[in-house]
Amino acid sequence: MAYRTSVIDRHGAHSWYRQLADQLRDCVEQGVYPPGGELPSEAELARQYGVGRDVVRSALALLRQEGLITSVRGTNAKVRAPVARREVTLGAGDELIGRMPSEPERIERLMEYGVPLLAIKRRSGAVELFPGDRVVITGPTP
Amino acid sequence: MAYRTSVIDRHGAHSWYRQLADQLRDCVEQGVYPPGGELPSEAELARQYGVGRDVVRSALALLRQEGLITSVRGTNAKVRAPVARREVTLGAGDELIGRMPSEPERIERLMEYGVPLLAIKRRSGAVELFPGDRVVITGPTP
DNA sequence: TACTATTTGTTCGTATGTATA
DNA sequence: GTATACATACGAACAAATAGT
Repeated sequence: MAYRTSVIDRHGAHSWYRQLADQLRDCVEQGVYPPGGELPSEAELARQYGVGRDVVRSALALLRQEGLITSVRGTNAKVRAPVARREVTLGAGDELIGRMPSEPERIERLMEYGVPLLAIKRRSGAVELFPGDRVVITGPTP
Repeated sequence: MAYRTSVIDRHGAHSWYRQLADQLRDCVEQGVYPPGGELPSEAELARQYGVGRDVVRSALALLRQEGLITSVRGTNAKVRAPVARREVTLGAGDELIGRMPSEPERIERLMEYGVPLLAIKRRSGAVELFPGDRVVITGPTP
């Protein structure tokens, strides 16, 4: 594979790691790295784009936050494949807000990075929490 | 103020920055750092807990992801104060999912770090996007 | 099984840029 | 103008998990 000379604007208004994240996001969206597929290693990306490992790691961290990729120590980062979703109905008077889980919450629920938590407060007062990528909230069926 | 000798378990199963994040999260939740209030500087936290600045920065990054704090260059990190919310009603047949915004989306909508995006697909097909911390989604009023 | 190479995770040090006080 | 503080970027080293031999 031909070396990418460098698509990073060294004196642009944006930081290198954000530019790199944009590039990689485009690659994912355009199928260069398909769902479930691997990205190159951090060292390889650093070589390809002519940046340090910190820049690569910061870019990958951003994409992890966005829920676009996952990383496991010892393995290349992977593009997250779509997950199975279940339906949850929001009834009359129920309320919902979205927020990021705290680390203890995330770990307890086996949630991946970059997945928001949807908190539904039922009219009864009961609170239910759902990973935002595993459910589709629906209004009552007509 | 008395120096905290060190509450970090140097040989524990968890990384230092995660332990520190847990400590700081507790401080916020228990009002040591109240909403709108400032945290100590990175350097001060590094001194207090006897760790390097990267450990402090990683911990703060985690809390930023959770939407618990905000940082502005040149100022200490602050505990995020509750924001004004508006109500949005989810009608019959409408669908909602939550995800993190990509960086372009986040910037375009002037969203802070750590705030999920709620995407509502109306039965008509129209799609509306809301910052998760600015809206309360409600079911139809009974 | 055991060993090795690869890869990501964590931590520290250092330096520069830039915004705020 | 100076000092403080956060953002970004480089390099280095080691730890820990994985994959392949």
